[in-house]
Amino acid sequence: MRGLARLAKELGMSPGTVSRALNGRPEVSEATRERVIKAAKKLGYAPNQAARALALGATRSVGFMMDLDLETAASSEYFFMGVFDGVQSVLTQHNFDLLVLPRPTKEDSVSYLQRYVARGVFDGMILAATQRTDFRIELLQSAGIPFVTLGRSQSGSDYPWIDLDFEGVAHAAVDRFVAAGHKRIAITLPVDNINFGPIFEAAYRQALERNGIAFDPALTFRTKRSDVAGYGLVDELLATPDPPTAVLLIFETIAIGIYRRLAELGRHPGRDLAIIGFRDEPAVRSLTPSLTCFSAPLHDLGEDLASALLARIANPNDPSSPPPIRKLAALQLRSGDSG
Amino acid sequence: MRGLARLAKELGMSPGTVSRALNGRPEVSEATRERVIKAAKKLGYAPNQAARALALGATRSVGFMMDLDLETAASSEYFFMGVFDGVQSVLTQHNFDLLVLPRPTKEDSVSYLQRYVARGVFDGMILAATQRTDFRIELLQSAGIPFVTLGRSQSGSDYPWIDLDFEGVAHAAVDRFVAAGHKRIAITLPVDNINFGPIFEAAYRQALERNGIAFDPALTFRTKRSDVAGYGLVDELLATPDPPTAVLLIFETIAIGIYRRLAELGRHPGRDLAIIGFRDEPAVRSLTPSLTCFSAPLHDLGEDLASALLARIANPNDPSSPPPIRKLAALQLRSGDSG
DNA sequence: GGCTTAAGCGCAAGCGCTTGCGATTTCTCC
DNA sequence: GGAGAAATCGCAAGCGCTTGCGCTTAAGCC
Repeated sequence: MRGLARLAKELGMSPGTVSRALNGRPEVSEATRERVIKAAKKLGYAPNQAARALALGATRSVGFMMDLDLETAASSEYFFMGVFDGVQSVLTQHNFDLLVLPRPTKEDSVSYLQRYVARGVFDGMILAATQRTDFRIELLQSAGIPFVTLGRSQSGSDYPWIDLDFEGVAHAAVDRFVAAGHKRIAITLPVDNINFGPIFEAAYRQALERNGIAFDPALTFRTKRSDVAGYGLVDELLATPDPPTAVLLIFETIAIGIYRRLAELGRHPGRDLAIIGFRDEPAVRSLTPSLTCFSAPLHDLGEDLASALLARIANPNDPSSPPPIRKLAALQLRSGDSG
Repeated sequence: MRGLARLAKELGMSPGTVSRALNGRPEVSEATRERVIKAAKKLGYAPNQAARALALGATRSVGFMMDLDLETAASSEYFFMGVFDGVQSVLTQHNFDLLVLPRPTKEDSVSYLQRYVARGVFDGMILAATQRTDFRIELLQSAGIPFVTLGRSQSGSDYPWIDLDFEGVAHAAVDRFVAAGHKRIAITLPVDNINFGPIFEAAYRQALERNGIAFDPALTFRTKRSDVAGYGLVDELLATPDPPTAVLLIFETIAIGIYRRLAELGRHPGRDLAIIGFRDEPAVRSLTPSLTCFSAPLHDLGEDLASALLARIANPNDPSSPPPIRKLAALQLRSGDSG
């Protein structure tokens, strides 16, 4: 005999009472509750997760699906660890656990998620790196699993999401370039189907227009998230008929390669080419001249995701419940010397 | 009614038979098995994880605890995703799942792990980023949970581990430096308690000795895993009374900063300072001149970890079972122009 | 002091699955 | 064709927990 039964025997009471005491239910006296908690701590008792989940009909844990593609990885470890931290801080307050799902590169994203969904492993899911059309969203919606996405998508409808304020960044960056006198402003975009590509592009175009600058398709470049990409980009930029004098980067990482190539060419970031990067990663914090970029509130982002998800779990699909949260997390400009 | 019972009713048989058919047990005829599997697929049935775990007394899932510290992070997203991939490929063959545990920075490493252990969430654990003394190991041993570590430790005893061959790397690097005529060979080491610091250092000293070079404590430097660290390191190197002509890096990332600072000083990697980095990350693949470094077999590493763990789960603590696996994964030298 | 009322606790069902055991059916063999 | 063996399958217990229900006891009131 072990688990609850053993603890109960040890204490000379019934398993039911012990359970109630441990779960903070009002039917037990404070005296017994204290006794039980003390004994539980002494014996190192923790309720069996499987049994609890079965009885409860809920696992009190949520999954975070990263779905990273290393080739075109749109984020970084640093980014996710920051977000995880925020998520956890809210979840633990509510006695929820966070488990991360690393999709194998060989397996389809949807079928991978499906496995966990069908077996009821999680009470809710957080989806990261949402694609422009993302079937995971439809899967979760049809399965009726509460979820939140980190990033928008065109799939599904009326679901809660939180995303970085790409629009705000594009506008602020373009405005800054224009204020500095730039007219030929290039942009780099992701190569894959990640959701924010078109969003960032549209905002960039709109910002140009607002500043009375004609959009030039020749100034749009697509790159992977790597410094190599930045290295090659410089030559592409310079090969443009009327080369840009400023460039807005969707991935800050490419700045490293850009700096290196510029140095080889005897040119200087900020002087010969104005550069603003998206997101402030440690990898670029030490560039000289310092990179102008936007820093994202990672921890807050995580907290918001968790809160939104818990709200969803608390009353799923309740028509009278508040509408799903949709939020753009504002980024903070870190003014540097690069642009 | 749902789940197994519903499926059984639909098929006109008992839940027991359906379960047996789905689990590949020999007591059912092939004909019924086919019928059942087809119906299950059609209805999208998957056994409830909690119920299954409770009945089985096993969860058929393993946890991977990263325990990253962003400040001194000893690894990268790239590293882990590669390892995860290898782990998954073996686990899925055996119908095991992989869940990743991101420890919150605010929570103690041991108590975090304890939560999952006591509740029986996993059948086994993989511990990454082992510290020189790592209480997680003792926790798992006293709890009797099968586990493998990615990295050695001085804690615990007689447990299975797999680690990168730091010794081999240090020897190969030093030999290469010596062959190129270097006598003043510096080394960088991690600042924290991560297990491989002393290992790498000892191997470096031994390699020096083997080559008849006296160890000079002034040539040992401790750095974080960041390019900033590398930037600052250059000045430290040059400030040494008798400056080193070669340096072996425990973290390849610092090479980026080194290159930058050297460039500022009008010096060139490979010519004015020979550099060999540990591990071949995408971040350094494009450095010019190319960085000489060692590439780790990430996928194989993951596969080995999973295999070792599964063996451990299959017969835990069986005295007649084979001794725990201990393996050094060999790295491959990628000869570059930096040293 | 006898009554009502509430507080505190035990009993037992049930969450969805697996599996030993026994019942039934189908083969096998002489 | 009948007995024994083998192949299939249903029954029901049980995995460890939660919780509705009812019982006991203490508290409150006139």
